[in-house]
Amino acid sequence: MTDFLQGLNDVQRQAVLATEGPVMVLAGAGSGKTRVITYRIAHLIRNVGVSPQNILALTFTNKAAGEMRQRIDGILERGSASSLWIGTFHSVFARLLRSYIHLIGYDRNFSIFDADDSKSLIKQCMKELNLSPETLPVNLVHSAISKAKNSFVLPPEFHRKAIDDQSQKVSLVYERYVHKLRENNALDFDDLLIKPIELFTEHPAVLEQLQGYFKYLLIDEYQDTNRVQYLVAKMIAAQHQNIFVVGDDAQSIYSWRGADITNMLNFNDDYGDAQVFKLVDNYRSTKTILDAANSVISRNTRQIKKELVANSGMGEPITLIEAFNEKREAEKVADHINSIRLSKGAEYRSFAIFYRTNAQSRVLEDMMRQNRIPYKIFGSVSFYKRKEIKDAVAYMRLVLNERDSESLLRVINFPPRKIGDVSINKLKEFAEERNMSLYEAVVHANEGGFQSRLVNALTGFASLIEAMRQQAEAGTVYDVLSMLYETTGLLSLLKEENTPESLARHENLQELLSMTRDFADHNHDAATLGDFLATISLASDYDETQESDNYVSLMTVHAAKGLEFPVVFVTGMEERLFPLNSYEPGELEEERRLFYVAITRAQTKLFLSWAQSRYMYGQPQMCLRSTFINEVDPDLIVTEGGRKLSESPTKVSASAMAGRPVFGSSLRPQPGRPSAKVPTVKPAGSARPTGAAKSEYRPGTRVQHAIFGPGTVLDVQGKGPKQKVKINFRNAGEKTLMVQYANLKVVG
DNA sequence: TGGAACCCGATTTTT
DNA sequence: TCGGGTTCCA
Ligand SMILES: Nc1ncnc2c1ncn2[C@@H]1O[C@H](COP(=O)(O)OP(=O)(O)OP(=O)(O)O)[C@@H](O)[C@H]1O
Repeated sequence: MTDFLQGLNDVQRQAVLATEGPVMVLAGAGSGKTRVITYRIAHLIRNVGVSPQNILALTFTNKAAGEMRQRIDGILERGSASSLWIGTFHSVFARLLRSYIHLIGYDRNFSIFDADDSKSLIKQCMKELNLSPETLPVNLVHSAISKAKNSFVLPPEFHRKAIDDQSQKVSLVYERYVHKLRENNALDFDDLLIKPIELFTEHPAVLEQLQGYFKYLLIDEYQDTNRVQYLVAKMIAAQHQNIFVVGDDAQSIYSWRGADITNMLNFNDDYGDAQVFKLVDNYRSTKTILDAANSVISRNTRQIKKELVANSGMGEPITLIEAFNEKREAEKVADHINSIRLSKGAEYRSFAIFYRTNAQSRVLEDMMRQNRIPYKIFGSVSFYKRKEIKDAVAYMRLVLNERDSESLLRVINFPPRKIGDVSINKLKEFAEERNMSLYEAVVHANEGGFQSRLVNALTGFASLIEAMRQQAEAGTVYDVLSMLYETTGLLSLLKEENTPESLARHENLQELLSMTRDFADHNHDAATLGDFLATISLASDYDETQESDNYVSLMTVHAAKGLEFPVVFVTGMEERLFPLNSYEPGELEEERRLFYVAITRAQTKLFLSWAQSRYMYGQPQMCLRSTFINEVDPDLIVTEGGRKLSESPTKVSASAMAGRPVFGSSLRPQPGRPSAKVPTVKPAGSARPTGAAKSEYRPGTRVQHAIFGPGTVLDVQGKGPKQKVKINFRNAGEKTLMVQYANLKVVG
């Protein structure tokens, strides 16, 4: 047996060596599950003699896939992992579908619609069905449809099960949406998983072929697979049963996306005589961190009890940071980073800052910049979601897939070609009449009886697309994009505008261009336009890591899953933020699992921080410390002063506060239930007061604010629910607040 | 047609 | 507070 297996403990090694038949590794955080998968693949190749292309490994993110490939390369010779199939469910099946999708009536150059594209298509469907987004929010429809798809509930079944009025409406949209996707020759994210099932069902020969090809199937983070993923995996493994899954039910944090722990719980029933291995040694964190994690997760009722034992000593205590507001919180985080760097010589890359919602990143980001701490935000506004990038990509999508009307509509008047709504509607009518796609209608514009001005604009557009198409056939992706930039003058337009925003866009477009270069360099055999588009459709900001760069990582807790950092800050530990407003006990348990994930990312030092007040929707809100902090053994926590929490004067916990009046604060404005202290707000509308408002505020009025303290009104703007007051606070300076939310108390 | 002025709702979390 | 969407006007 080869020596790399030395890097495993006994149970891990057994799991690696059990190469045949169904195997599940069920174990807590940091117990080396991912290592087992990695080594098992290396073992299959090196010792069992399996050819890399016969192994399919599915991960949760592209980043995890990249890292796994790298590590396997590290164990074996360089390049031996290159023909392995490693990727997310989505990227692997997108690639496979390109070879087979013609069998189920799509063109191989199908477009992949991201969430924004899907929503815009849904909006269109709703418009056609006369459903107003006010009564039925697009986001809700989108998530309902996506949830259905992820549970493999297709429109007919959805329709049958739709009882209440709302789901019946959703059902109508769903049906039309699916239809339109097909018209666009497009798949949305969920289709990338559903279409393989359709394909396998309708063409069993294809399934058989793939079953013979993917002789070994391995799945990481199995606890977060959804029903469709489960079904696809089952189909592929049906013959040989060589399915190997690893996961931790305590880290299931994607149930809102259809992830279903029962996939894990039923593994034994689904695959007869499956072997199950449990790893108990944690190699990542200090005992302190692990004890904290264990005490938190033990509060969940729905869980498989698992042992998890530290392999190192207690280490440093957990530090609780309490701050006046979120700015101060961020400042303190920055201070701690600098002081640890100086005292311990830690690199920036050793630090990670986590938060529950993306909105929290802004303040942290500002503070990092102010303190000249290099940082990188993962997620937030993805590069690929930027308008200019989406526009450029839409052009390329249309070039590849002329039925992609979604993309056509996006760029037909960008840059402006004087083709406005009116013209577009005419074009749509014409297309409908002739039963053509929008692009075909554009090509045949001269037969549409349009004004010659419009015909010219449309033909000009068509010839650009046609020229790009020829370029795509003859040249590289780089050539196609260059042609777009040159013909439309996109870059020079932005340069001329010469605002900071336009220059940033200019830079982004340049960046996209250099990405096409890199892409050609890295994928010699598969560098067509289609390959490029498929890759970037499924890529996200979360994927990039450059080991060489040295920066502090900022990300949501969700994005942190699977990662580890020596020093971790979990910020925003406040009631209603983390845990985020949860109404059902099940949701609270998922929040708790999320907290468990956050804690267990830390190797040597953990900070938990919270702020007494925080701006939300531009208004300061009082915050209470998260109950989650009370779920950690107070002996493990010290305050910034170094005092043990268990010995500190008892903090009033959020639960003890519940029901008790807190001065001047409802945590957030409660719609339709104004707190008694809020100055009564007159309903907007016909009875709007005119003339000098009978406001309780006048310049000079002395007021008290829950957070900013005492102050004097300087100015009153507007009236009614939108009334704002400018106040000079004794300690906090000048602020303009909305009366409705400010919870001001008039004093004196 | 396109820009500017306004209004309103949003914050979960991501492939 | 911010950004998307709508409305209104040149
Ligand atoms: N047998 C071992 N000996 C030494 N270190 C190990 C061993 N197994 C794993 N590790 C180390 O422990 C850390 C956690 O391993 P890994 O990421 O594989 O755990 P995991 O179970 O996938 O964690 P999580 O579920 O939290 O993502 C890694 O730094 C890894 O290198």
